[in-house]
Amino acid sequence: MRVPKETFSYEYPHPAVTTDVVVFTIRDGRLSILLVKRANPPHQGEWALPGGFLDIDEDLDACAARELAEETGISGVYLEQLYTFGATHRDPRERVISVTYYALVPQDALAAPRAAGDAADVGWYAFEELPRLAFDHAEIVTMAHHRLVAKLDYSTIAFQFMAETFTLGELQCVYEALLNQELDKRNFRKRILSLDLIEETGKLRRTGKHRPAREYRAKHPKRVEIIK
Amino acid sequence: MRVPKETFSYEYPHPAVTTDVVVFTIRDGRLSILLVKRANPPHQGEWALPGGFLDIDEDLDACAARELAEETGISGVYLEQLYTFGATHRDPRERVISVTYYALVPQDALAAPRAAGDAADVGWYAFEELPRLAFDHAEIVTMAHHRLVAKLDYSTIAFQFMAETFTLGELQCVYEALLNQELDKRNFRKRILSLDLIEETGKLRRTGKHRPAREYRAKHPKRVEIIK
DNA sequence: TTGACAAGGTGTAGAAACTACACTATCTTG
DNA sequence: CAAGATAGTGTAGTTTCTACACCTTGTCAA
Repeated sequence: MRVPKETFSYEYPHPAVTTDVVVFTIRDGRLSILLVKRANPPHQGEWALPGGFLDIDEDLDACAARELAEETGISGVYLEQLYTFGATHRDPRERVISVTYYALVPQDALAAPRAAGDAADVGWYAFEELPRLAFDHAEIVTMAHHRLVAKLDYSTIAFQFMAETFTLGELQCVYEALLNQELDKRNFRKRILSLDLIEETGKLRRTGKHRPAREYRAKHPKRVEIIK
Repeated sequence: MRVPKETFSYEYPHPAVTTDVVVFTIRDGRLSILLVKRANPPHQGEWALPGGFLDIDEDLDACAARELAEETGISGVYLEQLYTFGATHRDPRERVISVTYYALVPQDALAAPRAAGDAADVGWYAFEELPRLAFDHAEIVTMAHHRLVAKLDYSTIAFQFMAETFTLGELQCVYEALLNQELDKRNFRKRILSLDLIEETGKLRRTGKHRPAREYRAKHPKRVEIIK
């Protein structure tokens, strides 16, 4: 089916605007990123960040959320604008400005993402083992990682990786995966509890052949607060 | 002189992209912002941030620097991307995505900015006494201020407000203007000197009817480092 | 049933960083 | 040469950070 192409004309040249999203999660104790395999040119068949063109009557945040849902099935997660990339030849088709975001998915959420839309395939990759990425997406991932690690220090962003309830051991594993270093258990627990951000559910979480752990929940699970 | 209008056509609608810049300085001990009076509609005659449309073959950073120079005559200053604003009706003309920046001008630089280009007038306004601003520029200013204050804490950004040489008293005034609170002189000097970021020039700075102050310079004046 | 294993849970002492605080020094001006 | 103004300096108390080891409570297999 071929219809005559409608066109949109402007007195001055306009760039295209896209959003791209760096989706982080913790899988098996390792920081991981969601990539999609591009179904169409350019860079067809290469791995890239989920993302796509802004609709003309759509807010930027909504575009990022929509593209993420369309290409991977993920929705309802923490999403924050990262940086805007606009080097003149970052896309071979036309001038493209990419407003980038990062998203945080709870640890081991049953995130079996499904490929759809512009994505031929979807997969989680450990941050340390990323494949070659299309466009300037490697640069975007690097910046997102810097931002995430920086925010660990002065905000409650780590809780966005946690399920509704969690144990202090799980929380410590998330910090360790993000910082890529081991932490002292006693000091970690002292610090977290002193922030007064989590409360016991009263239940115990039993996993594996060892003592069960106390279960906690965040007092304000959706809110990311600045601390200190 | 009127020539037939050339037009640029696309298969899908494209937004316009602009950059806008929040220019900070310290004037008379007060944090101040540079505003331009709009020469043309929309919001003609209202105060707004310097900025304008992205050229199609121009990097985002270059656009911000160019618009700043064209409208105010300021160049060679620290410039950092802030955030991208793209609410659907933030500009009445068409869909406009604004990639915003903030700039820091050295304290009392002979910045008698000159209006030109799209600006009918230019003026410094104390941050506490801003006039009503066009578009969503008040929101942009608020975010820039938050970012600036946050960065004071964990970076060497304050030195961007200093002239090539300065005294510890002047530096303390800058911190006090930004934080909007007085600081203890002895603790301030101890902290700054322990960072090992400045060195004495060996000269004395004599101003007013009192003991002259030692003159310092930043070891890396152009670099903004993350500390702690 | 009991012993091996695995993670959960807890306190303290020393070091480092932060805070509050007051007086003398050196220049200019009248 | 006295008055006024900012420059320049140290210490003690408090708080925060860091390093560090052992007992608890469950599962599982012999």
